[in-house]
Amino acid sequence: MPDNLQRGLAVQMVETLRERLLSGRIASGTRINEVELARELNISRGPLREAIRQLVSEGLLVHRPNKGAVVFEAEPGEVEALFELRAALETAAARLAAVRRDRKDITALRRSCERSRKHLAAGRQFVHHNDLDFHRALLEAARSPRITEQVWRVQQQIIVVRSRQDVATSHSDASLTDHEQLAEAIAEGQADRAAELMERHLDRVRLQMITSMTGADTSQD
Amino acid sequence: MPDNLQRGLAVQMVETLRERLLSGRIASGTRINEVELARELNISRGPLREAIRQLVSEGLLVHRPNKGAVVFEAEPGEVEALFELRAALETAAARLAAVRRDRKDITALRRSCERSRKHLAAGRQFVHHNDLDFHRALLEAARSPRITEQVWRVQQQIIVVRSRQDVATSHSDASLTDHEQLAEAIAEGQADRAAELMERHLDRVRLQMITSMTGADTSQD
DNA sequence: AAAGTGATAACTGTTGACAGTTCGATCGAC
DNA sequence: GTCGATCGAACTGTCAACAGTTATCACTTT
Repeated sequence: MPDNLQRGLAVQMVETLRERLLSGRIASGTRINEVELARELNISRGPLREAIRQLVSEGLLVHRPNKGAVVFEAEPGEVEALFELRAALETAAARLAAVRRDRKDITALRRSCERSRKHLAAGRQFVHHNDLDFHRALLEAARSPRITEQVWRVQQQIIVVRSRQDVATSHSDASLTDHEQLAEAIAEGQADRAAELMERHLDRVRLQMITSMTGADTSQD
Repeated sequence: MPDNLQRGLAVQMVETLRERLLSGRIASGTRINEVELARELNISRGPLREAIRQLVSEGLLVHRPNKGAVVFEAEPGEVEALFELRAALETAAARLAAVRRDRKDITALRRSCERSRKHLAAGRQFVHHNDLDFHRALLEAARSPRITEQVWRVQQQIIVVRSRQDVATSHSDASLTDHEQLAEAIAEGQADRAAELMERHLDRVRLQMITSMTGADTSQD
């Protein structure tokens, strides 16, 4: 049964594991068993170990010598540090976006906000997916692949940690307002204002996440 | 010859290869031969492949499917993008440093500048090592391990690319002046000014590197 | 009964061999 | 002489077995 898509197995496994990590199917703090996982994926341990090594380097897993890899987990202090990094990257991205955006970027940003607004009006929650969409559009407008790549890495780590919590409480309407203001600031080319809005936005999201972690900790087994 | 230090071989090899990459002993653009390198290092290909996978993830190597890994190399446009990322990180670090620094950080920053000034006065070049020292002290003052880690990664990539060029032309006295101004701004707690100085400093270094790349390209053939 | 100790099992770390692919070289045809 | 095809060598991708280490559990001893 050669379902091999010309790509190497290790690369394939990176994507497979990444999906499982981000979807929460493999929860934060879980220990990775190489033989078991290799069996389940119908591959040998070689490529799997390479995939694990890459995900460790990306920060989604952490490596304990002679004890294997465990899924990244963070205490509130770590999350603070993570958001500090994310703020450094995304405020710069907001500045760049305000300078480099073209008409298509602006419409994309506004469209993202509209979609979220409709979701909200329809009584549905403002979900994580909406948030990611907006930030993706913003990074697209910033035209800085390197910054985009790093932001995506940090977001991945945050998603993995967040997967422990109740997704329903992870976002509020205020985030959407932040997005809308950001979109307008970028549309008008106000770089400094965009950066400031982004910083405040991330501050809000950070606080929300921290309180969610300390308040309703679902991490007991 | 039991050179085994309890650490895993893959981790050891990551450090060994990193040192060779940063020192320029393995030049930018070089293709990595797994069997040959494994032989030279007296290990098997397994751990070596894991080490390579990690260095690829760190950006020091790039992976070509079925063709192995080659040492990261960048054209001027790529370097621009790299400095964009570095600026995003280090301007934020400068801001944080201006806020969080204590007395020890300030003296460390000033000491670094003094050492460089003396090197310069002694007729010696302002070398890369001096530059790294200052930025390390600044990142230490910023107290943000995550940002520090990412800055270090970008710097590594830049160092690898820069290793092609003549090291003598890689820095000027202007950089030292920038450092001194930065140190004072941080000492006085002027976050915005520190960020602006850092941005201009990196702009200068970037330009210097770009011209050095386009002008005196040592990559014959 | 509790604590220490040793054996056993499970898992990570490592190795050497095998399969598939790509690049180069050599030989042949035009 | 040059272009093209086919053969071969070299290298990456993959796998299964081996070695070393850690953790667990039963057993002994006080």
